[in-house]
Amino acid sequence: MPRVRFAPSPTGYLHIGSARTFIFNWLYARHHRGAMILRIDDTDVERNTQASLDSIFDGLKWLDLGWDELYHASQRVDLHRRLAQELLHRGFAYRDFTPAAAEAEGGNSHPAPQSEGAWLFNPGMREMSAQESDRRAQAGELFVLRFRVPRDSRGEVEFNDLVYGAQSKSTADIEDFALLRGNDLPTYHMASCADDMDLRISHIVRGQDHLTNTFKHVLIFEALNAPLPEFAHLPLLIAPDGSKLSKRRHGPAVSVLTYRDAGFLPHAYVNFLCLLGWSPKDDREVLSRQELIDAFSFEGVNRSNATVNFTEDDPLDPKAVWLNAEHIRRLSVEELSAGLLPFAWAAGFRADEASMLRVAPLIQERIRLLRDVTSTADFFFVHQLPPYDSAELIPQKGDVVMVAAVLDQAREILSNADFHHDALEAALRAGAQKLGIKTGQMFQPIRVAVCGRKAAPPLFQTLEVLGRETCLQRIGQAIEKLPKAA
RNA sequence: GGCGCUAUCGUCUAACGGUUAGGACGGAGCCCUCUCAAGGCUUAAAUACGGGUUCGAUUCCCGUUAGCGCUACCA
Repeated sequence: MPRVRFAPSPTGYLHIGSARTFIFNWLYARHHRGAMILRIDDTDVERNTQASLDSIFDGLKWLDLGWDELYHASQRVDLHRRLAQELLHRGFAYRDFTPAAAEAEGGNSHPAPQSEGAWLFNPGMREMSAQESDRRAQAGELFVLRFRVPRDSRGEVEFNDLVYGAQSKSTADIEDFALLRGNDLPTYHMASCADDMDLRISHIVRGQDHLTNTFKHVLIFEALNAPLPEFAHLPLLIAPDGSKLSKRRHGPAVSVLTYRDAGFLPHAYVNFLCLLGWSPKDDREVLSRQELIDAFSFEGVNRSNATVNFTEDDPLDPKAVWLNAEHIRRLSVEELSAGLLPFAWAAGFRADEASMLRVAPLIQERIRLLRDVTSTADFFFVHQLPPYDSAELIPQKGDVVMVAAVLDQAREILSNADFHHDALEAALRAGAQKLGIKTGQMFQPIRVAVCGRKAAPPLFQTLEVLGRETCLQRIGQAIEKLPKAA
């Protein structure tokens, strides 16, 4: 039974790429009836923030996928140190007493290219005798523990990636990376490998940015005689300009919570993320959670980066919005209504379950985001219609006189009609005929009078839901608004 | 700079040597229609470039170019 993990570091909000990594892990676990492990990789004490941790949990909870086990790397430091010591004692690591490099001046994050292979390691440290190393450590001198990459005894480090295939890299191109820092805390490489071993992770599924790190991890696993897990690296998600997604440059488009707050259905969002870098290969696009679980495999994962298609004006990918609309249409009225209510309340609408249950079917195929309820169904919930231009009341090839006649006629009909769809339709169509005008000319003034705009759900259902009293009141107001015919 | 990964319509992708290079989003147009949607139909739009291998390359190999990643006592 596979055991997979998602291991975010709480140094930023949960972003869209992380969410997708979580989802692919989860899908793999559920497909194979394995375990999904959430591990907070909070080994960088300096940069962890509570806000970030909250954002990660908020986002994951919203995705509504769940996990089976939860760990915090920061609470497992003893394990990390123990395995680091084991590497030291068995000669796979050595102490490097070189003082921490001062931060590069001018904020240049990439150090100037070094000559020869000097960047690989510091010979004086790597070759230091155990006696001297122990003595200096005893004396309290600070050091970082580095992995001693076996450049003499082996040429290539190899592993198979479930997505990218056979991978290999020369040990001559791998530097002696750090395991323990000067403050005795583990680095990511040490902590991550130690935890993956200890938690018996069978498949490491993560972003492609870790592909080259994996060679280092293979070295650690082998040195510790731990069975090597399977690896599957995922193509990265990038911005439309081809750059890496970043909060600073791309703003809300990269945050999962943006989609939640816009009124995405969690499973629609999950569906969308799955389609970024993965395909069921049979042209299906709208997939339920179970269909995703059934269809998922690493065979379907792509190798090239995928662009999240947002713009400065609109942080939401159009295809994501379309998918959300598709999923909204597949909801039962009860489900849709329950999803809509919080957005209606947030907008200040006096909506309750009963009223929303009647409105939901009218807007179900007219909204793409749950928040659209505020712009498409407002007139069902407000007492007073917001002001509208009375010119809107005038239909094609019509004039104020016609509108006045229509509204008078409508008022009379609605005063007496049975307030149900079929009866309303029959009565209003008859009214149009009586006035000798087209149905469109009859319906538009009424629609605008009761809805406050031309674009609205079908008229007869709308009238029915609104009820006689409200309809008559609004038609009365429209008549008041009407400019007096010259 | 070194090393690694990648390259099909604007975007997401299918085609694991032989297709008129398929689907979807978005765009355009038409139909349906009480408006708006939804739905139906039509349409524009792609194999980065150059060499090989092969009877035949989107597909395999090499090179070029471009993009991304790693190159931290970040993860």
